Amino acid sequence: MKVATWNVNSIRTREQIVVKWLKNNPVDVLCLQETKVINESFPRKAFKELGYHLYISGQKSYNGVAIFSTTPMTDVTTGFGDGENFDVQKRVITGVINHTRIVNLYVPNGSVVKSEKYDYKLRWLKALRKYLQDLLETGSGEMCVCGDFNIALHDLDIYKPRGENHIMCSPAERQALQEVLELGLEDAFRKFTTTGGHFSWWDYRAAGYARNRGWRIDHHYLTGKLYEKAINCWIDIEPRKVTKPSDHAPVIVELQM
DNA sequence: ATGGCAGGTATCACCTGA
Repeated sequence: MKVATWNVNSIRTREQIVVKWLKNNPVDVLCLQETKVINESFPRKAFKELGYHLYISGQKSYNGVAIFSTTPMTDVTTGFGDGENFDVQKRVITGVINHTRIVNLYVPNGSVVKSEKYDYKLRWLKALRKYLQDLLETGSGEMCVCGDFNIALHDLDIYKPRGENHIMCSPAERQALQEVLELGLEDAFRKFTTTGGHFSWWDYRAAGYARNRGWRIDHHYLTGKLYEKAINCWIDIEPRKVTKPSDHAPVIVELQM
């Protein structure tokens, strides 16, 4: 089973790029972030014609997540179901396929360290930990938590190390994500690749991609038995090279089920 | 140290992203 994650930065703008990619790279599950469209306006047709079942949680202008799967998913829910109003922003969707729970996340960006949005990001990550803990306690199978985490956990994941006041690599962000992973989740990509220079996002500005000034911030985190079943994990940079690309590239994990 | 590029909404400028 192949599970891909891709922040597409508007599914309406990127529809044809995603269709072409799926035709050339058939995956069993595709998790999308930043769809930026309400459910009623989501471009469903072409993806259904490719045989995918669509599960969508969108909002106007910002955020928005979706899961495409070749076979129907069960137990599909959206949001944390929390009390602090996190679910106004559509950043979480989950469902079960092949006895595996897929959790698709769009972690808040955080804007600037110590800003209001940064505090929101840290609170959101605490809520995520509770949400995943509950899912792990009530569920019976393995879990793949993937998406755009907006965090590079190690300096190796950045084209060059940045200061601790830089968003996406500040100590508090890394610590908050580390506490989530302590639930028993492992980075699928690092099972196969231990070197630096592998990125999933490049800034549109200042020719980020052309100069390979990238960050690895899109991840698959797997529970133990599923991690053992991972036989490959890679970033496909081809769709980052086309005209009007997303600023993120898709990341794919292959699981021997 | 700074700013740069892109998408969406509703302009004809502003917010957000990372």
